[in-house]
Amino acid sequence: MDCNCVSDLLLTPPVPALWTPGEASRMGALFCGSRGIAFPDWAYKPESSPGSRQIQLWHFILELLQKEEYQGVIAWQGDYGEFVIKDPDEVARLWGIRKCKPHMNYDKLSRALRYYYNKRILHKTKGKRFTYKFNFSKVVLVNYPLLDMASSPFLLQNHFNGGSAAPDCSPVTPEAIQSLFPRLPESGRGTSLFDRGATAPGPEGEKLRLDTFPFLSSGTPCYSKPPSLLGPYSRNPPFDYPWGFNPYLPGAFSLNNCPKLPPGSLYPSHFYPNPLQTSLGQLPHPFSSLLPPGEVAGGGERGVAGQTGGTNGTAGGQPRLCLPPYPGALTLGRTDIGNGGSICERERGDANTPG
DNA sequence: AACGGAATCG
DNA sequence: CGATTCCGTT
Repeated sequence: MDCNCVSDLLLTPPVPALWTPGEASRMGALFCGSRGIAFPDWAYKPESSPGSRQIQLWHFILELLQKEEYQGVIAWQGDYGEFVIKDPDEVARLWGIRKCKPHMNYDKLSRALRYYYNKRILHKTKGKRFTYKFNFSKVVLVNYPLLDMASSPFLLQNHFNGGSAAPDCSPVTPEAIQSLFPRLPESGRGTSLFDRGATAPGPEGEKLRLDTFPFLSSGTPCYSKPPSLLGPYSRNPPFDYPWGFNPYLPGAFSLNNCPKLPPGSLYPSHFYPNPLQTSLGQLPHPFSSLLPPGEVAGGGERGVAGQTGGTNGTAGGQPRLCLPPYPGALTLGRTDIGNGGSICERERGDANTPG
């Protein structure tokens, strides 16, 4: 096998993506549309799933973003989901290493990133060099289908299935969204989540403030909107979000300093430290078996106090995985994003391989 | 730098 | 399908 990184071997088992109506209801999920479940088509693809051993670029980017040591190379900056490639050559190099493409460079990398525009996974922040933005409504769905389906009132009542074949799905309501994000400004400092009919009242009567919710900005068929390209407030202190929590902020979920529960945040407390893990553990049948041994249910708030040893386990035996809100991060603990000793098959027409 | 077409690959 | 490669254009 080429380019075996530790990370590729530690991936979580893929979560079943298709449910029968019976299964769906047992999971507390809404059986939506003819296909059965509320994810975009590409989310079904094994290559896109967290369990896939073939890492995808957007996943790799998240991986880099999640690690502190790469903050000089690539980092979250600006609006929610927005990141800046500070060292394009280095990011390209790392990507090249991972994919065993010695000739990778930013020019090619950026071409690959552009591929995601159509998929609505990424879009370009115009006017800012090397700055892109994730559409988290896509990313989160791919990585936390269970969380989304079984636990989120917002996603329970709604769907991302393209809108065409789901007459039984209700549209995204402001209330549903607000209920998911308790710390979002209600209408306090003049900022409400919604412009009530003020600007351009759509058929729904109110318009989501996409600048506040950039990760809902595209790919949400119930709210068909083009990606919002310019966020009105470019914030100077990075990570200063209305709800005061960046899920990807190292320290919130970082592997290196385990669990610090954000005061109130994206997910209900019983989802910490790892929403997927916990939700899996609570589930009866096949799903709980997806967890590694010893990680099943019970504590609920495990990881908060339940440290095995040391600060994080880097010292002791098993490194304690504190997971950022996507299971792919399981791969992160001590892996080698840019490891020197990658086992790339000699690539055709390869360049740098010595010997 | 950023974009998109086109051919190609695994 | 998800890139990679090459390239011409803005």
